[in-house]
Amino acid sequence: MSSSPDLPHPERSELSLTTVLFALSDPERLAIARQLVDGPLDMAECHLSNPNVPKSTKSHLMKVLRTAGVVRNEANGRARRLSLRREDLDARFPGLLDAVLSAEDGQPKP
Amino acid sequence: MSSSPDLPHPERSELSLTTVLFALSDPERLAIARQLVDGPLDMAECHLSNPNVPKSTKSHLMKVLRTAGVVRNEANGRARRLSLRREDLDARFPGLLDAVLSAEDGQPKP
DNA sequence: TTCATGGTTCGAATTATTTCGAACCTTCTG
DNA sequence: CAGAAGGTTCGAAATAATTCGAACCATGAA
Repeated sequence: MSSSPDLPHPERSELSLTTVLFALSDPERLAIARQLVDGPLDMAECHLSNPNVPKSTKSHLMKVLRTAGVVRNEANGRARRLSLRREDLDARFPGLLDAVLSAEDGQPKP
Repeated sequence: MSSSPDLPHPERSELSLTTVLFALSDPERLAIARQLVDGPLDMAECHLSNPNVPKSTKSHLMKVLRTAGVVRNEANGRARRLSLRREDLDARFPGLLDAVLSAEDGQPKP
């Protein structure tokens, strides 16, 4: 039986624009979202720009994305399957995700 | 002669996506940006949801928007003329501003 | 069944952001 | 010129976000 922690996700109707923008306003989190555009990834396949950051920090970054509704995080064996909530985001904020993911970053935040 | 403080603005090429997203991730700042969508406004015409916030706080909100490159702030007599940097933002991050400004907010951040 | 893997969560410490009053600076008006 | 209007800036205080280690928890393999 599969019963790794079942993490809370906001429903589509609960998504908040400013919260989503905030989640994507961090370079590391934005980079994570971008790694998911081509399909779900297990957390271990999702790489941070700095490979030395501890797993608790990585987990926290994921939490911000998840609680904002940008990403879904479901148990997958002993791993975690991450996926972009594209349908929900597109429905709620049309064009936003495409604009963000296709934009060139420019100078990242210091 | 006109010489109110000439505030620094980032150039188009210096705009950073994450910085712009951060600037717009606050409900008050987002609301300001939205008031500018139909054209420039003097700062005094730009209203905050809470009318009791001191002018130094309002000034700070404007600074975040300005230094992110979302808004231009130029002297206009003894007032300040605020305008959306739509051309620059559209050039740099196509579709982003439209998506953000036309989106429905949903639950604002607590 | 025991152990390693791949995670989450908690709490404390650090760091970043926000808020506000006070001081200041121009410009406009009388 | 004096004063008010409309703002910016500077600190300091309060609040929020990030970072990280330690403890923990399931799952899959041996």
